[in-house]
Amino acid sequence: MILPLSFYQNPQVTEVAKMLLGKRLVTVIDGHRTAGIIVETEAYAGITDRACHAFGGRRTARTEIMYASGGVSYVYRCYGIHQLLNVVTNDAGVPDAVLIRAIEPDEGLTLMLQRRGMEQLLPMVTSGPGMLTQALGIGAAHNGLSLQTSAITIHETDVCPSQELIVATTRVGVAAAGDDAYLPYRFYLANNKYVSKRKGLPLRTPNS
DNA sequence: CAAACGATTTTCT
DNA sequence: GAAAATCGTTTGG
Repeated sequence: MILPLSFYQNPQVTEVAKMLLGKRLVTVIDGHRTAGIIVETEAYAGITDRACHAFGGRRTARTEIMYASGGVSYVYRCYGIHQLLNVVTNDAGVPDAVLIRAIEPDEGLTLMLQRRGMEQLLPMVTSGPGMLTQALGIGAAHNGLSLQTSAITIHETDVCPSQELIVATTRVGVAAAGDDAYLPYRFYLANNKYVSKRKGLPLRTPNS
């Protein structure tokens, strides 16, 4: 069952980021279906979050889609090479989004390996935000699409990961965001092989 | 119009 | 572990 709009329109972007763990991300491209279970996400909290593209209310051609009502995709190119997939959340006018950082593949393995140029199944097939979009065939053409009716859809699953299994830590590659780089806005499933290896800044403890 | 810069991955040492 | 690859977006002149 496809997740309803109400799932995405939650005003708490960190809650959506956590709830996306364990959900099923599916793409159907040129009639070919590939899918995986989301195991790692990061929340980007709108205009008050220095690490967010829409920080300070910035509105450009690229970030415009972040201001849409929750439930659409935000795909952008990073480092000139990689496509990164985000899920836009919250109400129209509030530019919150969740970056999908890793999935555990569960359908269309052969095609995913082929797209990645790999011979055998290793976690490297989808254990990073740029890797999973390549494996799923997601590109610039998939920006701003509905996550309920387009080539990209996200589905409910039978299992809901227990809270104890969810690890919260700092986001990757956002050191320039000052204090906001220390926010525990990265979430992943403990002990999952497909979680990306990179690390953010050290997590600040209450007394540090 | 020119220049710097990434929410990364891969390759090489 | 370090550095290169690579280009659209953003920002400044």
